[in-house]
Amino acid sequence: MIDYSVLVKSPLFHGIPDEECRALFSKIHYQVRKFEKDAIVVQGGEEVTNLFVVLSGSVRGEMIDYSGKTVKIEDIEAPRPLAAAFLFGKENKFPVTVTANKKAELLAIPVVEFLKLLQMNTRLLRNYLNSISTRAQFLSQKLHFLSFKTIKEKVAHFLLQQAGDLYHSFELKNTQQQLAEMFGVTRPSLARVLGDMQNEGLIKIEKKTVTLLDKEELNSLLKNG
Amino acid sequence: MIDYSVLVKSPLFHGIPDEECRALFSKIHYQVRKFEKDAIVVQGGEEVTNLFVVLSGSVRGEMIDYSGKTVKIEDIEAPRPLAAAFLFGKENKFPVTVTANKKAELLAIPVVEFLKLLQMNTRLLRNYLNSISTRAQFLSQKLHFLSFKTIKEKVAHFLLQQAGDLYHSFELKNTQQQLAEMFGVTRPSLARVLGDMQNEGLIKIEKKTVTLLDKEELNSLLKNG
DNA sequence: ATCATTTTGTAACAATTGATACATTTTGCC
DNA sequence: GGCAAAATGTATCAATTGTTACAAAATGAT
Repeated sequence: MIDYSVLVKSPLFHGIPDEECRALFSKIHYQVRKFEKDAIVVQGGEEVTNLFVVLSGSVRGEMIDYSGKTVKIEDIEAPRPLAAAFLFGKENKFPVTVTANKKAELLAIPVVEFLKLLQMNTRLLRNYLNSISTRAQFLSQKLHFLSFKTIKEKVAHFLLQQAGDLYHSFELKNTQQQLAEMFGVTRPSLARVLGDMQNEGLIKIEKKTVTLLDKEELNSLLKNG
Repeated sequence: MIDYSVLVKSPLFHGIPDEECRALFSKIHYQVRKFEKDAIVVQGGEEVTNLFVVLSGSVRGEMIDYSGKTVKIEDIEAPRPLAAAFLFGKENKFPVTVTANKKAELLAIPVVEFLKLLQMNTRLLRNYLNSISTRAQFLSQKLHFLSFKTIKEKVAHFLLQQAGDLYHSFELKNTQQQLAEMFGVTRPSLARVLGDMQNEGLIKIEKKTVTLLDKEELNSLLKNG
């Protein structure tokens, strides 16, 4: 039995009334699978044939490295979906092995049935499309950012983005330490680059206020990479 | 008028018979917009309210930088869709300004109408989901790869992936120059790292055959990053 | 205001990678 | 086999970044 009041809190079924959910699920095949603590939910590398949603308890994804040892873990609590981004596409295999942290219930909807759901309910379709699109956009932005090789390029891009087209100064909302982590560099290295850019007359930093003195030049740092 | 024989060659409508396409489009609102050479199809930053498919001619996407100059361009020929990945999600704005290279015809389907299409035709839904999922997976893999900072880590990851879980040796299908470009490093730097790894007894390279001598150690290079 | 804590600026040195150059090996073709 | 072109191994030096350390400045709580 599905507790629909839990389900609608998941990003997928958000905004769909309990009753509507009930009606939807009455029209498709699905399973509610129960797992004991430490039971394996899915093996990494297995083909993704079902959409899983954690209904109760929690599960963890474990990366298995090439030599067979488990490494990183990520916890997934109810009512989050599992590997929703890997339901479709070319490589629709689970990237990780998923294990139950404690007693857990998972909703398993076969891909074909999920497709039916998507075609029956516009809100669900929108939710799903939004979630994987947002993910793709996030990845795309991150990738674009990582394409800048030097710290100077990363900083220039960040500053221009923060300022936007209209403004020339703005308030920093993060410490250098946090920025350095975002950029994947060390804090002294970031400070050095910021210092250099000040000496070169590109920017001015007073407390938390950054002023871009030469947007033109900052831009050319990006293009000539 | 839409030439359906062109349309079904696009990844989105692939596998849907002409007749079925015709029937689908008879049920929704859409426009076929004509553009003269150098006419602006969409402004960068504009909200994406339509799915565009190039029916004839070709268009180009132009990045506009922070100071207002155009930079990179990418050509899109018929029958490719335009910014299909930005139809949904949080930031559904065109990342680029799109201009017609020559006389061009574009099919414009409002988002709401496209949703109807997706709900009417399972094949189309599958096509669309597959295309954005594949894209997301591609980005995800690329991102994971870029998360390795040193050349050594990148090489270790590449070698372990190529060999797979079972094998310990394989044939290189690329030249060092090509690999170096994949990794975003210079060729001598890559050669140096490969040489070091041989000296350390991690791998052995004979002509195009690579043998992994110490998978365990190669793995630990990745985890201790 | 004062003091402890956090944040920032900066320096010296090590490690990594890029740039360039050249010798050597391999490959493909005759 | 012989030869030209491509690919590879290697060396040197410059540029960038990481590492570590420490002092100065800013922040926040009392």
